[in-house]
Order: sequence, then C-alpha cells, then structure tokens
Amino acid sequence: MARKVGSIGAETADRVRLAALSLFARYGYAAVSMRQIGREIGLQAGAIYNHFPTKQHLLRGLMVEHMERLLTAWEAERDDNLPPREALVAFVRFHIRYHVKCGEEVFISYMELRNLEEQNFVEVEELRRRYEHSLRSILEAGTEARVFTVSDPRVATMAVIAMLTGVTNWYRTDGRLSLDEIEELYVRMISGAVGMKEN
Amino acid sequence: MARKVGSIGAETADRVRLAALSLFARYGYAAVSMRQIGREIGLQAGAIYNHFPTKQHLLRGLMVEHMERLLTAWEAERDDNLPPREALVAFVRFHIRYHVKCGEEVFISYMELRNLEEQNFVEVEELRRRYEHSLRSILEAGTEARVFTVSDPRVATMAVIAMLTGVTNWYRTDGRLSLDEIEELYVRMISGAVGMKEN
Amino acid sequence: MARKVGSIGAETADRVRLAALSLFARYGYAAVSMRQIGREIGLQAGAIYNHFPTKQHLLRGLMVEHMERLLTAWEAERDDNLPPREALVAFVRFHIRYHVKCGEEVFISYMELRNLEEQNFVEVEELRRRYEHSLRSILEAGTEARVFTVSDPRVATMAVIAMLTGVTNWYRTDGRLSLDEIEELYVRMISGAVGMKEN
Amino acid sequence: MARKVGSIGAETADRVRLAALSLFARYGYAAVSMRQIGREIGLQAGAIYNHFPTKQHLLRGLMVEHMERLLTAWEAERDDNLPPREALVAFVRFHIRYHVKCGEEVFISYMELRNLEEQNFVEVEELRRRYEHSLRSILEAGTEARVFTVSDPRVATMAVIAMLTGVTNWYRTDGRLSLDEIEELYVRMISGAVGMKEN
DNA sequence: GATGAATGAGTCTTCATTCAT
DNA sequence: CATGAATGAAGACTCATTCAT
Repeated sequence: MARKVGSIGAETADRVRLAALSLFARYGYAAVSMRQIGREIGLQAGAIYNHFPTKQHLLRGLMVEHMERLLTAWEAERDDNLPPREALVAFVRFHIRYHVKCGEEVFISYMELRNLEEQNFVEVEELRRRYEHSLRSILEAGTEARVFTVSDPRVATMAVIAMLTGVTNWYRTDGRLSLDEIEELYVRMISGAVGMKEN
Repeated sequence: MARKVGSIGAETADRVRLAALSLFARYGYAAVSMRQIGREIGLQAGAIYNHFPTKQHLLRGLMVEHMERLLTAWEAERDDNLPPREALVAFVRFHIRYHVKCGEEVFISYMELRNLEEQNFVEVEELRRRYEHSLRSILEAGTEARVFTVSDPRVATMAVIAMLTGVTNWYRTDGRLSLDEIEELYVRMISGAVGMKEN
Repeated sequence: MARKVGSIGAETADRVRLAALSLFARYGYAAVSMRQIGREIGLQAGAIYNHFPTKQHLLRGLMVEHMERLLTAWEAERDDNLPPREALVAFVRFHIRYHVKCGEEVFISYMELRNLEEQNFVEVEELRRRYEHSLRSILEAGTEARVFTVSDPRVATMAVIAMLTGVTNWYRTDGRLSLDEIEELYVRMISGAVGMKEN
Repeated sequence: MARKVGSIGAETADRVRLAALSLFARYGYAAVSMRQIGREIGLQAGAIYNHFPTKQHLLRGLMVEHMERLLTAWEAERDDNLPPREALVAFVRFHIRYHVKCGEEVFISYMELRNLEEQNFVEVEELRRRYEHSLRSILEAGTEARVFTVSDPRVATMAVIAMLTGVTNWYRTDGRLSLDEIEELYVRMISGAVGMKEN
C-alpha cells in the first residue's frame, strides 16, 4: 500500500528522529534496531530509509543538530563584554538551563560518541570543542584578571563541564528542587571551585 | 593474584574477562559479539560458555566486581576518625588515584548500566550508592561542623562525584600533569566548591 | 521510427527500455533494480510502472521485440530462390551483420532466458526456433542437393548458430578486423564446416 | 540445537557447493538466495557461513575449481608430440567429452562471469585464457605446417570454442546421439572449418 | 505522467547460544 | 575444556510494487 493520507515527508522524518532519539537514549544506538524505531511510530523499518540513508546518518544528525542548536543558543545569549565573574555565572546558568531541557540529546551526545564513524566523530568533537572553549576563555580571562584562582584553566574547564553536565543525570522536572534553585547551587559551587574572589 | 599451576580454567576465564572489558569499553556491550571476544584471545565463541553462562553474566561480573573492588579498596583506606576537611581530601585523592588506574572498568560501569538486566542493574546501583554515600557523609559532617558551606549535600555529592570521575575521560599516564599534580588541582577545586574554610 | 511531437510518453518508455537493456546486459536481470533503471534516466522507480506493468514485462518486451525485429529483418532479406551455397552465405553474412549491431539484445536474449516466466519463455523460444529453422532448411536443402556434406543437419544447425553468435562476445566496432573481413572469415569457416563443395 | 550427528564439515561444504551449483545454473547467481541453498540441503542459511565466508566466495569457488579441474584434466591428456591434425582431433574429443559431463559448471562459468568481483573475474579469465591457448597453439602449428587453412587463428580459436561449447546447451545423456557420434560429427565439422587437408 | 512515501517480503550476513565430539 | 557445526532469530538494508497527490 502507498502513502497514508496526509502524511508528509518532513513530518515523518521528524517522528523518526524523535523516536530514534528516545530509543537511543534509553537502550543505546547499537541495541536499537531500525524495526524498533519504525514500530515506535507505526512505520515499516524500510520506510525509514526514505528519510535517512543509514542508521549512522540518523545518529549523526541527532548529535550534530543538537550541538549546533546548543552553539546557536549560546551565541545568542553570550555577552562578551561581561566581566569574568558575571560571564561565568551566565555560562553556568545557561548550561544547566539548556541541558536539562534536552537530557536525551545530551545523554546520547556523550554516550554514543564511540558509535560515530570517524568523520562524524571529528565533526561532533569540533562542535563540542568550540562550545567548551567559551568556558575556557572565561576562566582564563578571570584568572588573568585575578578574580579567579585557577591553577590550570584546561583542567578546570573539564572539571566544571563535568560537574555541570552531571545535572542531566538526575534532574527531574518535578523534583525536589526548582531549576532556579539548582542553578543557584551550582553557581555557588563553581564559584568556589574556581576560587572566585568575593568582590 | 598469582594463579596456581594447573588452574588453567580460571586463567582462561580471566583472559575472557580482560578481553571483554577492553572490547566493551571500546565498542560498547551491544556492539561486541562473543565471537569477537573469543577471537581476541584465540578462542571459539562457544568456549566462552564454559566459563560464563551468558554474555549478560560477563557484563554483570565486570561491573559488580569492579564496584566491589572499589568498595573494598575504599574500606581499607578510609579513616572514620579523620576530621571532615582531611576526610574529604582523602576521598578526593583516593577516588582519582583509584579511578585512573581502571579507566575501562569505570567507563563501562557508567556506560553500560542500561544494558544490565533489571536485577543486575539494581545490584550495581546499590554498590554505587554505598560508595557515594561515603562522600555524602563526609560532606554532611563537614557542613554540620561548619567547616564546609554546602547548601545541599545531596546535590553537592553528585556534583563532586561528577567532577572527579570526569578525570578518567582525559587522564593519560604520560600526560602533561603527574597524578599527584592532578590530585592537588582537584583537592583545591573541590575544597572551593564545598566552601571549605581555610582553617 | 520517428516519434510524433508531443508523444512524450512513448519517448519515456523508450528511454526506460534502453536503460533496462543496457543494465540487464551489464549486470543481469535479477541484479538490476527498478530504482537503478529509473536513476539511469532520472526517474523515480514508481514512474516506470506508468509504462510497464512489471519488471518481467520489461524483460519480455526486450526479448520478444528483439526476436521479432530479427525475424522481420531476415524475412526482408532472405531470398528463397537462392541455391543452397548462396543461401548459406547470405545467412551467415546477415546473422553476423545483424547481431553485432545489437550485442546487448543478443546477449540478454541468451542470458536471461531462465529469468522469463514460463509463458514468456515459450514465446521467445518459438521465435528463436523459427529463425534457426531458416538455417536448418538451408542446410537440409544443400545436403539433399549434395552441395553440402552434413551428417546431421540438426546438430549442424546448432553448431553453426553457436559459432556465429559467438562473434558478439568479442566484436568491437573499432577492432582489428572490419565487419566485412569478419564475415569473410566466417563464410570460409562455415563453408568448410558443412563440407561445401567448391563449385 | 547443535550439530546433527555424523555430519562433518567437509561433507556439508560439499553439499552446499553441489546445491549452489545446481541452483545457480538453473536460476542464476543473483536470483538464488542463501536461504534457498540451505533449504535444498536441510540447513539454515546462516550455517552456510561456517563453510563459505560469503556468497561470492561460493561462486568464485565453483568457477575457479571447475576451470582448474578442466586444465588439470587437459594437461593429463594432451600430447604435445602429436601432429596438428591429431592434436586438433584430440582437443575436440576431449573438450566435448569433458564439458558434457559438467554442464552446470560450464554453464555458470560462462553465465556468471559478470557476477564475479573484479579480482575473481581476472583469476577465472586467466584460467580460461590458458585453456583456450592450447587450441590456438594447435591451430597456429597446423596453419604453419600447411595442414590447416586458417586465415586468422585468433578468430578461428574463438569460433571453434564457441561451436564446441554449444554442445552443452542441448546434450542429453539419453539423447538421440551417443557421445561418440557427437564427437565424430564435431570432428568432421571442425576439420572442415579449419580447412584441414585430407591427408 | 511523475513524485515521494509507503508496504511487506526479501536480501546477505551476524548473533547468542547449544552440543556432539 | 575446546572445537566446529548447527539453530533460529535478528541485524541493516533493498526490493518490486502501490497509490495519493
């Protein structure tokens, strides 16, 4: 049988993406089959290939698009004129706020790196590098301005990112703490971690 | 752990474990086949079943044994009489030192949780909870004693663990920094993060 | 066979036929997909079904039409009043000249017989039988007239056809020998094979 | 379930080969599935891969081994001291006798050439070239010795081979003519085709 | 008449697992 | 305890074909 009435290509592609995202996050890329993705949205596995040439393309798309959206959102929000203290706070708040909204994307972006083929891996890593570089610049500027006491900005960058991203592992919309409270907690902890001077 | 002469079976089981560990870490549990594990050590896939009843048992074993070794090592080293400041420093140093030594175990213990069958998952999570509880106790004690300024010990525990475990993602034996220097950096950052009083 | 202006449909059908012919000859009927044929001429696979009801019809068409054109061409050229010697020479020259012009059709007409459904197979075989019967009649007439020395006209027919058709396997337009020279060589060899008396 | 009692590897491989040969000959390589081959001999498709790494290897094996057996048989029978007339007769008789015994191998060796991957194709072609070269040498020697009247030995070689191999297309063990009679007919026709002098 | 999206069956191949030897 | 051969299910992907638009 042919096309279901009213179904449009782009719409189906989006449903596939969504199903894949959710399944990859829950079971892992390698453990999820095209059949399973199709079943989730009432499609034969083969039909997915009308929208994505391979399973790998599907994964790459999810990761690259996530990273690009993240970068775009950060570019829109960052303010390079902010002094280091305020810049760090802005980054921390942005990172948490943005990441808890798309926990699944974040999760697979860390977990499925090894399932990316070389070329796609390089592409995603470059995007990540660009994002994390923002934080490093802030830490370096603050260190130079003697408002932070960071011995090794490279290590500090990774430490802060690790701490921040960890939030997505336990954050629940209906949890004990509001998003605002969580942001506040992390601003305090990270301020301390980088040895931020009180004023 | 020297093997007695003739205990060739246990030796083979160990070779399987080692190969599986390395392959699971590199490619992921779901993406690694029993044939691949066998090939790595010159064995037919079928022979693995003389030592492990299923692939899932193999994974469970790696994860449970890792967590148990970790707990045992920590039990041996912890000193509950230490005041909070010193206890925290001891935990930080222990965690880093222990984890960088077994990056692969740590990696799969985080990555492959979702590939554990329910019962095994529960078991591993309980072990992890016990380990992380040590840190939480230290943070709570230090907060109560007003030597730390931690607003939310539960969140702080997860934040500190996330930051610390992140080290295994980039640590290289022959890297720029010695293990000692790295421990020092993290002691400083985490001391700051928990608002440790200077004295 | 000029197409009337506007008869764009028939034109598309012809492009399909041409593409299918070429692809079937190169890769074999079973190994060529409707998508591949469509791609070759910038068409979606589905569009082919506006012109041919099934892939099998496409194959049948190519083979039947080839055989019919061959028969028609031979009917136009044959001269039943020719004496056996001249008739054989005429057949040899015609066969070679005609077959090297449509190597692909000849090729698939031999190679894809087994991919024809029963009914289509019978139809094509009947056409082939009719064509080859011309040669057999010539050989029988010549034998009766004692200008050929053929022990078994049935076997001789198949032997001559096999020898002649083999030309299409190696003939190249720009090869070492001209078509005329090739015809001459085969006339000599086949004359010998049928024991043609010198005069 | 594991191995069926008594089945041995080499034996199964042979049964696979035989089934594949027969099916490839009847339906063509591309049209035959591994399932079909397995079904023919009561095996799951997957089990075939215990004996042949790919379907292509199976095909290559059938063709290469056929050509090698053919060459070996001819090497055992040829006698380079025979004068051209006798040598040609020997070749004709050998070719027919050998080829009618393995019609399926011969058939796929011609039909499935295009389904061989480049490297395998080259290998098979080289074997074929070596075999056909024997005939060409005979024709050239006979021409030089003026016992044959061949204008172009290269073309004559292909013509003779084509005529001879055609036999496999219609030969039936229980046919009208005995193998001996058929050999006799072809010796006469081919002697004529190469213009063999009567004595 | 063409497209693009869909189906359902099929492709080759790999998988975890079993078991006679 | 290991091998090698097997099973049956499943993997990603392609196929001929259909049909609403």
